[in-house]
Amino acid sequence: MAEQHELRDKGLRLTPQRELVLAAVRELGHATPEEVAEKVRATHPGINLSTVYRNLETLENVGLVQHAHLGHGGATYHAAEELTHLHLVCGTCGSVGDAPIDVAANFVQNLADDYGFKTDVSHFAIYGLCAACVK
Amino acid sequence: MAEQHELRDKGLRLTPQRELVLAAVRELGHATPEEVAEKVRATHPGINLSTVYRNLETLENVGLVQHAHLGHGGATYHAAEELTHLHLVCGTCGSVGDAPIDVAANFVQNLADDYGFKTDVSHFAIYGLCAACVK
DNA sequence: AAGCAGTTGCGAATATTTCGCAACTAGCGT
DNA sequence: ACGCTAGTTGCGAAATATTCGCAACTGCTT
Ligand SMILES: [Mn+2]
Ligand SMILES: [Mn+2]
Ligand SMILES: [Zn+2]
Ligand SMILES: [Zn+2]
Repeated sequence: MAEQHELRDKGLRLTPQRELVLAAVRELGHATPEEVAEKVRATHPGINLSTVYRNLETLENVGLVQHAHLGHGGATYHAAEELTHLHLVCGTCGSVGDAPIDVAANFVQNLADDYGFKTDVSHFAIYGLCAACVK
Repeated sequence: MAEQHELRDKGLRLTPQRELVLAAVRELGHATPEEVAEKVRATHPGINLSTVYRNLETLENVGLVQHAHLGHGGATYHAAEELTHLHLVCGTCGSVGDAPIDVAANFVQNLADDYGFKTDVSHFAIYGLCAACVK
């Protein structure tokens, strides 16, 4: 008597909207609330944008999704189980590249040692110039 | 015949508003457009917020100021000549700590070597848990 | 002194996220 | 199965943050 549904297990009511928002986040990789809404509308045309915002927040509170900041604008959401990676955003062409968190291991260690700071390197993007734009 | 004024040297007109916006950014360390406006209003009460936005953009274009993203909200501006540092923002208590860019030297090198990515580590904040909140 | 392009103030337009509230409904108890 | 209640939704409005259009103004060049 437990694994009825992952949402119920987190103490949440199982509504079609909530289920679809979670599914959309998982399918999209990372997406803005607007993009999630658009995806959900494929199967549930009537969903309201505020419902998407509220569910993203709720899902984040129970640890099923997380948000990150990839650009100058709003946040994007991704499934929590997705293995995290760095986002390298180029200030010139706007491209967003990925890199495994390992490349930051040393950096993270430095911050822990010197400042007692426990870093989540993937919450904010890493900004700079991509290889193409450096030239 | 050159050093009339640093703004003129950049090809910009010297207006009281522009001069005051630049001065405010320099005095404030890092500040949001709203904070810059408030500071400027001490000497020039009538300045409009859009004038502040426009001047920050203009000043950034000529390299006198830069912006960074320290939190979930909007950007903050700082003088370009200010030696850059990392911003360690705590997701729990919201504190913003500073750290010299050196701690990221190795990380920056890794990204350059592995991805040809030229990193500006201080454009986005580094997110995590501060020493106090780790406990 | 005169002219013009750059700049400002102001109000409106966008864009994004949050809120209040009445209608609705998932899940519990009976 | 049926109903109750608290959680959830849709909707419109409000709150934020940033950008824009435009007419009036002004710094700078000639
Ligand atoms: Mn930026
Ligand atoms: Mn965040
Ligand atoms: Zn690029
Ligand atoms: Zn903290």
